[in-house]
Amino acid sequence: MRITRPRRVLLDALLDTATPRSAEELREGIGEGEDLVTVYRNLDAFERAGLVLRAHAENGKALFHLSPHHRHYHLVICRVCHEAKVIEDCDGDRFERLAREQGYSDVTHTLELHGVCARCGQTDA
Amino acid sequence: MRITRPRRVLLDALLDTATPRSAEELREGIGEGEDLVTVYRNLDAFERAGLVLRAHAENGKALFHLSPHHRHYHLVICRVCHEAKVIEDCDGDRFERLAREQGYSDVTHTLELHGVCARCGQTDA
DNA sequence: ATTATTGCAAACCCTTTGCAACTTA
DNA sequence: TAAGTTGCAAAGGGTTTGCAATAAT
Repeated sequence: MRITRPRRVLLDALLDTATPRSAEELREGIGEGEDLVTVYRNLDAFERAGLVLRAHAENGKALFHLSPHHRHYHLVICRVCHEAKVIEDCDGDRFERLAREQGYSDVTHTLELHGVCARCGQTDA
Repeated sequence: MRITRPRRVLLDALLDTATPRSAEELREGIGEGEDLVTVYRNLDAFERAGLVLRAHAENGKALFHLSPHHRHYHLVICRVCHEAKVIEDCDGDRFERLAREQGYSDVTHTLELHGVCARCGQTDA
């Protein structure tokens, strides 16, 4: 995988934010000059390389963030603004075991918590 | 909420399948004559009424299924065919509590397990 | 009769693809 | 120089919206 400027700045954007971001948000973080298509393609490449994980907000948009050490992660996603935060602390692979017992292979899990974040709770609810 | 034929057959389709389905799949289960737009609108209506829950496959498509008694549920979604199954058995609301501690309100959780189902594992991997 | 709901067409948005120009190694 | 990458334009696929016709209350 070649190291190019678009990839460097995308990686910077991913490192800059602690929370999962949409492709659009990442491009904005980079500077408006960047091509969204390239962002998508490089996010794909990063995902294939195991560098980046992808999740989905309730509105269907994809959210990207750097892969943690493990293969699973947990998100809290706000119903209103669709901002996502990573939650640490997982009780293990009980569910993955369950899925394997049902015949699934190569199992990972994503726990997504949905709620209204503090900021949106004030203005909206 | 009025009881109409499109709603009755949609509800039948939802009752017919134990596993979450896309809008398209639900329409197929109903019979080709049905309008996909109406299916979407009624799934929205059902969701607002608390009758239906929506999840997302890794490909971004929305999956719909009748709401279980509780407000949370767990899915195993196949990476290859994107079929989803509901997994019973939840260890409680530990994560929801965590999210609340971080300032989120109205919190629910969705645990999505991703893997390759038995059927796809044979042909694909 | 009134109001929600339908169905069709067209718009929308996010994401992907094609291809020639361009960099990186 | 050869291969991967970019950027633009355009297509794609799922979902939503507008509006007149229709069916439920």
